[in-house]
Amino acid sequence: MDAIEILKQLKDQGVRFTPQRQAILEYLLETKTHPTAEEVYHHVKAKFPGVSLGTIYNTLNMLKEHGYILELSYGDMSSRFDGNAKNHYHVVCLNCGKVVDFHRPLIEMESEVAEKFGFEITGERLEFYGICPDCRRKN
Amino acid sequence: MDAIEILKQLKDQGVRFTPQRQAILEYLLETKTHPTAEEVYHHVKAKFPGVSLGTIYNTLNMLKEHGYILELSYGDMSSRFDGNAKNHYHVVCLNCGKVVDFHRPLIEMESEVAEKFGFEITGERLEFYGICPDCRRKN
DNA sequence: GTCCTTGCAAAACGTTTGCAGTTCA
DNA sequence: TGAACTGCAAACGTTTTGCAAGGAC
Repeated sequence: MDAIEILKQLKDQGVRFTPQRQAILEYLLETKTHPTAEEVYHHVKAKFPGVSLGTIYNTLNMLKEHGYILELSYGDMSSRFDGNAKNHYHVVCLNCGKVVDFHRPLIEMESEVAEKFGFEITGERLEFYGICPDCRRKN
Repeated sequence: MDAIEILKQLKDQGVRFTPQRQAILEYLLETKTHPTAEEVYHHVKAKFPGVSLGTIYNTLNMLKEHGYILELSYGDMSSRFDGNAKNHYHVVCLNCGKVVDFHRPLIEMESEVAEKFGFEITGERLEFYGICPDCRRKN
């Protein structure tokens, strides 16, 4: 699903289509990194020099609330955003902060959780924390 | 494992035993909620009226770095701390922020990840996000 | 024309830091 | 005794908010 298609879906829910939002979403979908709001800001600024950080946050929160992206927070550092919200998990290095994707058949636990707790599940997050090979070598 | 035992283990690593730390850790181990730093602060303050929020953070970070507690960050709201770092997962309400425990046999993916990526895995986090029954009722 | 969104700036918030005094070992 | 810790207050960086102007529909 591409950015324009997603924004069309959102239009039915009263969310307006703007070129800034298109640029933000396109970047999130195409990049394989897990950018911070600041990184998204700098990237979008190349196309829209007048864009503000407030708009980035506004859009990121809107997309998160509608389940199109995932926010990954780690307490001490700034949040990272993942445009590939489904079907993959993360391995996070506690030393250097690197986030590696981990592809694997989806665990079928979502429906179990939904049934057991009565939650309406919209997203999931599975992460393993540890020390990456590079950092292990250095210590 | 209780608070005193954990603090004894930490003493071997040069971490000093203080009554404030004991109170913080005891609260984290006994409570079934996932308190924020602020909540820990208010609880410990009942016993030690002079305690400061800085000490709470100091201790929480120390315990996290030694792997005794887990920090759960959610971007917009403050972090929550979990004294039961192993063998359970979370279901999080995106509307009210409630965190419910989800007990289930551990997924045997850790060794797979360790092997595939060369990571030394020290922790994990599995969460499902959605809207809890209470919030669904209200909307 | 209406209402949502933008850009800007200021404010708010959670968390960290620096320091002087205190406590643990 | 000396290093680690506490309490306090100020600083920090990320994120949110308020508001006037602009743009989508």
